[in-house]
Amino acid sequence: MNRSLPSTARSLPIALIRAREGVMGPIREMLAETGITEQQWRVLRVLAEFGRTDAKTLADRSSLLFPSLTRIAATLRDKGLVSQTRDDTDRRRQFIQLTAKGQKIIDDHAPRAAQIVDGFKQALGEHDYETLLDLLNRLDPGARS
Amino acid sequence: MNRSLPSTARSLPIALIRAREGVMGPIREMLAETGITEQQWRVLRVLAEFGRTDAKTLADRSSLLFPSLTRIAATLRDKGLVSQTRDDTDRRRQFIQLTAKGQKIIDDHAPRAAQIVDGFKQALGEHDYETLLDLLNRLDPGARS
DNA sequence: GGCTTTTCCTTAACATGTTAATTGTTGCTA
DNA sequence: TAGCAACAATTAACATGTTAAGGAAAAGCC
Repeated sequence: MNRSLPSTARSLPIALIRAREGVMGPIREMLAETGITEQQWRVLRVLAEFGRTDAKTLADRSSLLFPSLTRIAATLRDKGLVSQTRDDTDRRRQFIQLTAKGQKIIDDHAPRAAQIVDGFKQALGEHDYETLLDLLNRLDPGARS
Repeated sequence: MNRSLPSTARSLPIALIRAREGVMGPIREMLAETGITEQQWRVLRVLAEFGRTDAKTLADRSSLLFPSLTRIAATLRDKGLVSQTRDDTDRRRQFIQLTAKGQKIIDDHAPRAAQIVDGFKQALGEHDYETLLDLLNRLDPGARS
């Protein structure tokens, strides 16, 4: 036994993991039939929201580490869901954008994804839901608001 | 652009990921010098809290999938931090417990881990911190309280 | 007992997380 | 302008997440 750490039931890191699992479960279930993963979906979503984006910014907005994005972009390209183009001004940089096929994946599944998230909003109640998002943002080092 | 999904900035799954990253960053940093990972630490912590535990319960309490636990247990055994014993009554089952060396890892680092988590509690304030934990628990499908 | 079903655990296969090393390109600067 | 620091991206290596399949032991049933 050890008294200097909180019980795992009240451990913030573990609570975050379990909450994430609770939320992602249904979404993963929905995505299973499309053959794309949760992270690939996240990349497609960001591209749908912001349009053509350079890789560095895309990784940041998708909350993915760069090496992960490299692999995911390659996978999505092989599936024909995104296209990659070099920046002619700065040939180190790369732009990534949705293809029509990628856009279709978004169009076909965005409603159900929104519905699932909405279910959580209603389960918590509008007020608590917003409170939760605010509290989570205060733990995000990247969100220095 | 797509209007049927919330902006990623207000997306619950992404907010959970970023918050987790914010909290785990400092903890990972602390663990780096010990050569054990965040998940291995979680297993050691659960063993320190509950003592000798069978593998299934351990996976559950550590919020790890069983295949992950199998690998992690093997790694920890190779490092000499835990020991594994078969249940003679039911030879399918396996018990796992801390070794003295494993206990020492906990003793040496628990104070600083507690200190890091305490930093977050103070950053949010006691009240908001407890509110956050409660809200997170309500998203956890395993916590049907 | 012989049979199936269930349970606990392991293994496999692929995708991602994480850190570090490497490559190619641009910019700076002495 | 040659040399070097800084940057974007890739690759590598190892650990974990995730799903599915496999193996061994126990439990249930006829």
